[in-house]
Amino acid sequence: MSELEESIKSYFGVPNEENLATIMSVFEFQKIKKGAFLLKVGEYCRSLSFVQSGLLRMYIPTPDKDITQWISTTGDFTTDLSSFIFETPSRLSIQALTDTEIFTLSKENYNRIGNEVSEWHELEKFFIIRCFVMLEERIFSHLSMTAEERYNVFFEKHRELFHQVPLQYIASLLGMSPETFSRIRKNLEK
Amino acid sequence: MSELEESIKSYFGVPNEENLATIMSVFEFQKIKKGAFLLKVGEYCRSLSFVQSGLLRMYIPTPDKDITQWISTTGDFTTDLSSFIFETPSRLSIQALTDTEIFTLSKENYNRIGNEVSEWHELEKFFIIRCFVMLEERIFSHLSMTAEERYNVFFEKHRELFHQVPLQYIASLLGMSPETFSRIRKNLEK
DNA sequence: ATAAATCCTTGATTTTTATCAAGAGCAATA
DNA sequence: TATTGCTCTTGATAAAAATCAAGGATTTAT
Repeated sequence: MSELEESIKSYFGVPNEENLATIMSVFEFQKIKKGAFLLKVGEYCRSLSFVQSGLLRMYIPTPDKDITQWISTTGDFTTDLSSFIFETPSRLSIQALTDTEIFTLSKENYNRIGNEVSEWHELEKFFIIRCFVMLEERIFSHLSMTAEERYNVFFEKHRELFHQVPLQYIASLLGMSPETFSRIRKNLEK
Repeated sequence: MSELEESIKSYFGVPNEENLATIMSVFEFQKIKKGAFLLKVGEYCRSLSFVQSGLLRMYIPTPDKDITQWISTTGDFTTDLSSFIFETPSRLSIQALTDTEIFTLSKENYNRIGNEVSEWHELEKFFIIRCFVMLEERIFSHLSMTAEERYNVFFEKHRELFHQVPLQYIASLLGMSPETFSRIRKNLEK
């Protein structure tokens, strides 16, 4: 079974075989070169992508610096949800940190799934609720933890990332400067 | 038309009259005294509530202090979504800051709506996506703004709250100490 | 009405984190 | 191979925010 199929089942629950086949059939395979953009700020995000392999960084450019919102890795879905669903200009860019393989679902095909697969909205709802809960936890980490504590929590969950992406991006998504990040690492290695 | 009915329409879109009637009929009116709990940490959250009037504070108790996650006011829905949906112990408490009137939807009735109202899951999905996007913005505020900037953004959106709830709770939900909050206010009044 | 709580403010101090600046290590490139 | 970018580290300093402590104001309870 493909990685994508596995992930659909594990994220969305197991629809019946026929529906799963329908869902699978509308994803399109695509390769993105390192440094290329899947989405740029201001564009309309017309697709939702599943990462088959590689790494994608979502970030929001601001006047003084880029804010890394998240880094998507193998097995993740990525999109600007707001732009994709409500068809508004995207507030973020998505760029490949390495050569990346994705399965892409266009807005048209996404809508088709909604019409053709009766459980879809419900499955999707559960999926989004899980994402929502993760964001709640992330906010909690900013309300109650120091930079070092956020570092530790993130490190426990995402060790792999630490030797795959520039650490400055992880610092940014944790809400601290690269220098602070570096010093925390130095401290912990003792 | 009732406040609840208005809000259902504006948050969830307009289902047909019959469905709207079905939805409305399963909410139960309830009064909560100031200081009383709608939900306590560790309990299973069995309901989703609409605030008809009054104020509810959601917070997470930690060893050294309570972290206010959000304050719900007239027209808001409130619940521990994770606990309600996945039937896990709640990680937060919900307490009334004033005498409060709510319309409550039990998990059973919530499920009934899902079965009886065909568009329900889709409407709900849109609703949750909007909540998700709000959390994304809140995270962004912690990644890129100072305490004072977060204060200003929040103040613009939620002026009413500033003369209705203890300011320390607002400080907490913005991720700063009450003293910092107080000093920011002093600074701004000049 | 008085006492007790709660809440906000303010000052002094400490801690945390950001900023600035420089340099080292490494990889890509010409 | 030399050069150019990156990336990370480190130190020095500055700024932001937390903590500690006290006092005043207001609300709530007795």
